[in-house]
Amino acid sequence: MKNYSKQREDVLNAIKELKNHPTAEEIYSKVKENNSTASKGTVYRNLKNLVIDKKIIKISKIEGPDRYDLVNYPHYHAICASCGKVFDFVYDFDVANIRKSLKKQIGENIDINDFSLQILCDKCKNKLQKN
Amino acid sequence: MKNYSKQREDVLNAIKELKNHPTAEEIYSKVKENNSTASKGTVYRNLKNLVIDKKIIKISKIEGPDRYDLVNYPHYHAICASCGKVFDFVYDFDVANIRKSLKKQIGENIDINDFSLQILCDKCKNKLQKN
DNA sequence: CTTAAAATAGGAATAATTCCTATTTTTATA
DNA sequence: TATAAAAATAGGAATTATTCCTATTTTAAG
Repeated sequence: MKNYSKQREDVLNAIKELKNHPTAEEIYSKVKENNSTASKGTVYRNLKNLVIDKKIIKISKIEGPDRYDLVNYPHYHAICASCGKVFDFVYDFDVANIRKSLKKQIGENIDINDFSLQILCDKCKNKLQKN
Repeated sequence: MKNYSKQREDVLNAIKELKNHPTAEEIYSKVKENNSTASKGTVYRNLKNLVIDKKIIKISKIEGPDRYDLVNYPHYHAICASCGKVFDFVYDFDVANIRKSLKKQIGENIDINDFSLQILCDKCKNKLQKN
């Protein structure tokens, strides 16, 4: 996992071009549009490798397939639990201290890849309040 | 969404019984095992409703289908992106300030429901590095 | 009651993801 | 460099996960 293959670069570049949390399918389409030779299996394999490598994160929405986004600190995600809308935001979390606290509590030297705030956006909050 | 249907209760109970972040398929199996009438469509619909209702969270892993787990306040979750293991932890996030910052950035008075840290646990970190 | 709205069963249809094999590319090292 | 082993890929089939459809039932509202 030291040097990236041409295809892995193609996958990463496609995500950069697409900007808004694309699905694997959308990434595959963009990759083909860019005349990459990458097959579907290759796209999925490299998405997985890029997550492991902390270049991207995988975002689960309440509906539909999972999505991907670049890791771009300090840049976190607030995801609406209802509609799945993803809001990017920046905040100066004390990551080192949180990591230390986690180690104390769960006894592992875990890597923090992302903060995902689970939220309710205004639109959904209003809609749900009617129930 | 005030009162739960029998089937929605069945889905929630299945997750309680299964304990370890089951997939929708595993939940469906357990539900049938418990002689619920719930169909597959009903299970998926209610999983979605339970997430909206903050009774459960949806967990995305690097591989395999999404999983579900109970929400257990008042602590937060650190979720391994690879194996899906959920670590409970407590931390004194300045929720009011984060909320204020979010409002400034995205212009919405969002409710923060949960913090989910996306992590790689020690075990997975070691295993995945071999690839 | 009566009607409208919401939820469900059953399973087909669709979409997402993984897997397989032959081939190519990269890496290590002699 | 040559060469053997390891890793990555193409192409697409196979599998799995998820959504969707229609008729029916249940719940909520007036």
